Amino acid sequence: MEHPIITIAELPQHVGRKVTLRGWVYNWRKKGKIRFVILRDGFGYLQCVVFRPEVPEPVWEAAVALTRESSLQITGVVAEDQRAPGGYELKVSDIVPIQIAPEYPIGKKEHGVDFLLNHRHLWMRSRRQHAILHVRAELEQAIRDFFHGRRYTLIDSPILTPAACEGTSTLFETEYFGEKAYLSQSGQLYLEPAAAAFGKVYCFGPTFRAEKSKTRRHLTEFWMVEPEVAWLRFDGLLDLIEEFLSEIVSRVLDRCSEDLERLERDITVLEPATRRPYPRLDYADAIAALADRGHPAEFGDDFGGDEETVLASLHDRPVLVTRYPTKIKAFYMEPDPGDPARALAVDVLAPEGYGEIIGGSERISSYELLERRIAEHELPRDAFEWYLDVRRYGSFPHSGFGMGIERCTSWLCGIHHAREAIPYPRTINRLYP
RNA sequence: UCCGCAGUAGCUCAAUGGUAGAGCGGGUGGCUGUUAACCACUAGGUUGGGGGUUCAAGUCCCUCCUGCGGAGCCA
Repeated sequence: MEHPIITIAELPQHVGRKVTLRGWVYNWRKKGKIRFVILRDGFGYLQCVVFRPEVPEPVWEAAVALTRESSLQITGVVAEDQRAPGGYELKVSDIVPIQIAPEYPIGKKEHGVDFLLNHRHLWMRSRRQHAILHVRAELEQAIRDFFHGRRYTLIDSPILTPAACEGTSTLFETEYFGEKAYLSQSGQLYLEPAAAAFGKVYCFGPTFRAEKSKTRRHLTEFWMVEPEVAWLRFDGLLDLIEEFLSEIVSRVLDRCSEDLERLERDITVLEPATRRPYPRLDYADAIAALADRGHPAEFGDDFGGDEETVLASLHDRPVLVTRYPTKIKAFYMEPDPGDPARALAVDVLAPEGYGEIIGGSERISSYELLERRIAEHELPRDAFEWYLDVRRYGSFPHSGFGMGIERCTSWLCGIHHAREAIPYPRTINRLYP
């Protein structure tokens, strides 16, 4: 056959020509001697028109036999037509069914969350889920390009670890040749030594938290990107976060307009985030701002979801909340030289109630202080000797942050729940599919 | 772990303590331009499990299971 096999994305270049496409039946409609088959091939959707008087009877019968999500190869002439969704349609001349699907579980009307998550492997075929996961993929590529373009070295951190990285969260425990091992809850500690080896590094991988969280922002397995930079001080970290966020948001807005449109995402609320600077809010000022708005909080309190939403709503773009009290932050965070009760820590709160998408800090560079903090937090010293080595052999100021991919994707897509922002969500009571 | 909500047809949901229904999906038929097409007909149920109250329980009570939402924790 001389006609080419193409994807739906390539349609505009083949108007008036005969082509073959391969894909799945997204939906079909019939009206007498006309059948409309909506083809889905992963790149788009295409209305294919089968007109009984113009095709051989076996082709008509093949069209009649098609069910939703049956796989097929279909051939016809590409035509522009205002009546077709998307503006193009295929005047079908041949159909080769590959497999006729039985009754498809996911209907055209609404479904419940539990049902959809039980069918996540099929749900991702739907337009909305396809758009979300496509945005996620673009976001991840933007992140990799951001760091690679700035000569960061990718350091893959281990998943299996001997002990708690931060000692606070619950860890998934597993058996490792007779010893206990834990699934990593952060790659950061492993990146600090790498920063001494490569200067600028980042890791990007899955992270595990065994907390029994049941909120729209939590997953037990999620993806996190964590850069770590030698010689970077706190102010420089805040600049890096701004540069990073504004660039990746711009990239997604630039390349995912169709997806965001399908998700009915209001682009104008994301656009301010493409512009610097971002507002910076000192923790003490955040406390005061909350009190003014009927959310009394005392110095030393951490912020809950409601408080985060109030603080984020003060601005039109992500807000950097800085210099939290030392005692509510991780053991490795550098104290503020001007106020040792505060840590050089930053949380980035996304607008519209999407909450904390980034957490970062300058790290302690003093061997003695880090040693003391490990003791204060009652962490097993033996398990942290290698970490102390970073301060023992050529200690240096350094900073870094971590960003949760699902929370960022949720914010960009304007979706309700982080579980839609990951292909196969893992939550407290979901390990299937 | 705590608090709240829910579980009825394949799916989404109705049903004063009194004969379990609708829409979608499936099947059959009709229609030459449909846009989650429409129209007609049709099949489809141990009302999450167990126990109790009652002449009578999808409905009220107890208990267990499962799921959802929130809190804490965090990205």
